[in-house]
Amino acid sequence: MDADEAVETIQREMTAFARRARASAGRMHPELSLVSYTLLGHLEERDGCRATDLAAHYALDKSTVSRQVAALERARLVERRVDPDDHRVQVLHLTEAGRRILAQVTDSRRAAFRERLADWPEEDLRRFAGYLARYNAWATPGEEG
Amino acid sequence: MDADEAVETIQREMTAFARRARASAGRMHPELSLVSYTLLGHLEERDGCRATDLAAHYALDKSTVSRQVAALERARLVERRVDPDDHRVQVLHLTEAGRRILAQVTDSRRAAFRERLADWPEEDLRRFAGYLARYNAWATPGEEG
DNA sequence: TCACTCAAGTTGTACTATACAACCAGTGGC
DNA sequence: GCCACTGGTTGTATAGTACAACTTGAGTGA
Repeated sequence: MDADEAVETIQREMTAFARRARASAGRMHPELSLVSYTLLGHLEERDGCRATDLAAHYALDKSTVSRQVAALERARLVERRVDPDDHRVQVLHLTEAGRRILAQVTDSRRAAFRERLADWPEEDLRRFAGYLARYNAWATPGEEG
Repeated sequence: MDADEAVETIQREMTAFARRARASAGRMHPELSLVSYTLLGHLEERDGCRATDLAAHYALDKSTVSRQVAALERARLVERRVDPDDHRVQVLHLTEAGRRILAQVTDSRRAAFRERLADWPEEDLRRFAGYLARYNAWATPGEEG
């Protein structure tokens, strides 16, 4: 396999993966779509943020985020706190239930990945992880690939 | 980075990639969605096949494929030929226009990937390609990750 | 101060991708 | 010839998304 073939393969396999990931994530965790999971994860990581920040970070329309957040709030997984300094702003926070579900889905996803990667030598795992991180890091904030 | 951390990273990065891929593919090629692109590519590779084969191969419902194919036919990118040996079957083939569009999108995607991977050493490209193929190959037909 | 502009978010509308179920139409065994 | 099976279409419903119009609050300049 030369470099061009390798690029072809990377393109094809990344595409194949992307095509399937969303649906399979939904099947694995009916209670939390891939998007919801991502948003909840962001909230956990940042310990709360604004809807606008989510929209910017994930290149989603603010209306999309608004509806996602509304659904998450209905499900009692996030709560909104109006920013006292700027009444336009709602700072989003995970609820206890949100934190719990997030942890649970994360565990289950981790287990699935672990199973899938069970027979990989550690050296390969490390390299694969490094390649993926490097690949994804290419996108400059706000635009994606 | 130990093996567990590597699995974590793989999970996180694959998830991040999946979340973004569809939208960005759509932005790059408004004329051909990721699914349409994939189906057209399969048709080219196999030199024609049945809708049922596409559904099985990509873990899509037959109704989904049926509608996708209908759209591609309306756009004159594929044509159906009734199998003379089994009149239930329609063998799908790329049209000239389909072949042209597919080549064009493939080129443009390849260019994007190439740019993104431009400064990678060939050895890394080969390994990354191999890892991805191996990762995706894990899924047994019908179920995914 | 008041009007204007900008930012955050919501809502109306539309579209795509998808699944599931019900169906129709050939095929093939018996 | 009947029946089960297979390939495919259509009806219906849902999720996720974008864009445009709107509401409300904040800041700014004359």
